[in-house]
Amino acid sequence: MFELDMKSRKAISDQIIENMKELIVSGVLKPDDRIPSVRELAGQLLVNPNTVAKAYRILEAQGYIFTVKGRGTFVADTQSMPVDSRELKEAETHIRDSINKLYYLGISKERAKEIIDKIVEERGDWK
Amino acid sequence: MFELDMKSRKAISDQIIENMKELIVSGVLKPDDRIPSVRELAGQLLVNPNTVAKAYRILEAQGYIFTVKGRGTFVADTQSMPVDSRELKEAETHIRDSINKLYYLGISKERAKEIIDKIVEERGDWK
DNA sequence: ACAGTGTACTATGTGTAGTAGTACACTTGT
DNA sequence: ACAAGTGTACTACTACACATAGTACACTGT
Repeated sequence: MFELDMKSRKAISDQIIENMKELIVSGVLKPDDRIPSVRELAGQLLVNPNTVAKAYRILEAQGYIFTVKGRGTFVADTQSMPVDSRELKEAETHIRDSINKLYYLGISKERAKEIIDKIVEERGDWK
Repeated sequence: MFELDMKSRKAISDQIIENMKELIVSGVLKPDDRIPSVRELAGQLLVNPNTVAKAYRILEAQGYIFTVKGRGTFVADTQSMPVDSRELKEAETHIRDSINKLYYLGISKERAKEIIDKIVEERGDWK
């Protein structure tokens, strides 16, 4: 399904969340598709089932998946999902911090815009 | 000099580092200006001297300040400082993560560009 | 000599992430 | 009815980073 970077400083649960969001939003996983069970994905990734369960819990709270007791976990319909203003605000704060880092490095505004635009365009499938 | 947000999830040492970079890069603190001693700043911010010392240690490693034993810590000349490619790469990764978050929220590329541009332009003094 | 400086070290407490193990209610297929 | 698989909810333990507390040392300027 995907792989983890155990050398990363990022939390394993966060990596699972990001990879799942990628698959869901990009359309690899369609609405109502079933995703691996907590125990199954934990087995694939060689991590503890509790860690996967934590990731699923957060993904469900954010509306990306939904669970049916005893049956499994499924992909939600992200198309009809309104943009969560709280998450958007958090994302904007992250971007502001990132841009500040470029500023602190002494990079010019024009150069910074080039760098950012390059990264945006890396997503050929976007929009 | 500046204030800390004790309710923030950001580490105190990281907040000190960011605030110092802001003052140095924006030109409030000029090269060879002396910055408060470890004990003095710790007293102002009501944190432990070790925490300030850690922040200063990192700032020196990144080239923003330099220390003279027994005399104090001073602002380095960031103008003549070459852009550290390792730090630049880290910043780019950070930006990529942030932009992905916008993508996961289902925001269009055009909308994302507007949001980013607005944040960049918040820095009226840049370049 | 003295006060102030950065630096280094140990010890302690706290919070978070992750692992390990167990238990329970539910659904499906037999 | 039964077994297997599902999500969920606990507790306990380890590991790590952060911050605090206290002490000590070498250096500088007066």
